[in-house]
Amino acid sequence: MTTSTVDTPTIDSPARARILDVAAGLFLEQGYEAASLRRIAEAVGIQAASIYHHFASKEDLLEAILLRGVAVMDEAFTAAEAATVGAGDDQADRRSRLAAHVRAHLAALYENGPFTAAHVTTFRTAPTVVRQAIVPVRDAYEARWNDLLVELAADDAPVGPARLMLLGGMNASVEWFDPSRGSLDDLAAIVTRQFWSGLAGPPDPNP
Amino acid sequence: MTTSTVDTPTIDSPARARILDVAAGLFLEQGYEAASLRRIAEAVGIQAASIYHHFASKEDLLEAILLRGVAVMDEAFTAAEAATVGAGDDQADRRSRLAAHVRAHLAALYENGPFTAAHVTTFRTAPTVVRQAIVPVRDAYEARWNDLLVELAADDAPVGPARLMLLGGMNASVEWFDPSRGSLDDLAAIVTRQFWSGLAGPPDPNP
DNA sequence: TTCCCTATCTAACGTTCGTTAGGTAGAATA
DNA sequence: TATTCTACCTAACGAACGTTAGATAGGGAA
Repeated sequence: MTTSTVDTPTIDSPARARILDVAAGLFLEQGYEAASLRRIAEAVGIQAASIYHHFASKEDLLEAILLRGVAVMDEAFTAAEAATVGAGDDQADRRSRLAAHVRAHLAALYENGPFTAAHVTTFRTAPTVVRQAIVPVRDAYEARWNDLLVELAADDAPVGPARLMLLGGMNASVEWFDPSRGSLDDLAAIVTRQFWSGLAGPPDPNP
Repeated sequence: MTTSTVDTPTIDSPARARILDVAAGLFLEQGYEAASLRRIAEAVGIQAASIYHHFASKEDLLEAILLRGVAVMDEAFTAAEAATVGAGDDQADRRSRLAAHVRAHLAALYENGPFTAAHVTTFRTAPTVVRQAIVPVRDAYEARWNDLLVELAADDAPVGPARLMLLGGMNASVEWFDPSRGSLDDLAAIVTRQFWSGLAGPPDPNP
């Protein structure tokens, strides 16, 4: 098992935390370039220049949000591991472990602020210097998923593509899933069924 | 069967076609806001103001690219339908039909210019007026997939979520798949296997 | 030849951007 | 009480943005 390498961040001042939260929401909604510091500041209720008391630059603000986003994912993964210790190795147990981690990743996307959702929508086009600072932390998270899927897969075929499809499919749900209208548990069940059994597979097992 | 509602666009002048191509590539690479008209013009080899001879505004340029992107997808879907007419209804035939359409969608993403890839990465944060103009055309494409999946699915469970996961997972591959280094056929085979049989499913059938 | 149309150019407009300098009110510290 | 620190403010800078106005060079039509 690969354990987390993401440090718990130092606690934020209330003002800094509020800027982070509002900025992550606007980055998610409009994108990094379109969400200007003046618009972020207006949504917080301060002046744009005041942001510089808490962050060195707009890129620094983005980096803090991306790091927080992957930290939220990583903590969710750890929680899912803790919830499935002692699970056996038969098909039903493997399926349950996948379900727990799918549910955890979706919870990171939709339940602990807009940080993870902002991360997955903003990372690809983030400024190079920011992206490079985030890559190692992202890779560590993906490695944990890889190790999990190696344990769960039926054969010993390479699990990398399956991981990319699974995480990509879940992350793409930010384009259409509205957590205020749909149930996260329902979404998690659908994703689990789709990735475990496929379109041709048997119907869901009984809960 | 739902047939295409996307008209073949009027042919472009060479200059206009070149602007479209370069702009789509930069929108894909950097995002709509970050790719300025001056940078697009420089890559084309003209002045920024000259773009206005071919497009009314930057938003108009984006709309043309998004429309072209969905037109490319739609034509690929039509081609996949034509290639699978007369397919039977047993499991192997259904799987083949899915494989053909998966391969077609991935080809749209990677083989006919950057329009489809720019579409799927830019649509969500596009200006509202542009997004609204594109939505009906997008919906028509998604409806064709929906009808296909209804025919292919084993049971009569709702296929909407499966469609969103499948298209979302394929589209998310633009984050990691490099068509100059990986084989499109290999990618299509992996996607098909993952979505048809799932992680727990049987190994690939022989070609 | 004259006219016009297409495709480009140069120059500039007003706006917004990220950012910096320097000031101020109030709380914490000495 | 005097000083320092925190968290904001106002004002402004230079750069970049999308966009417009108007000129020019060249090719086809009259």
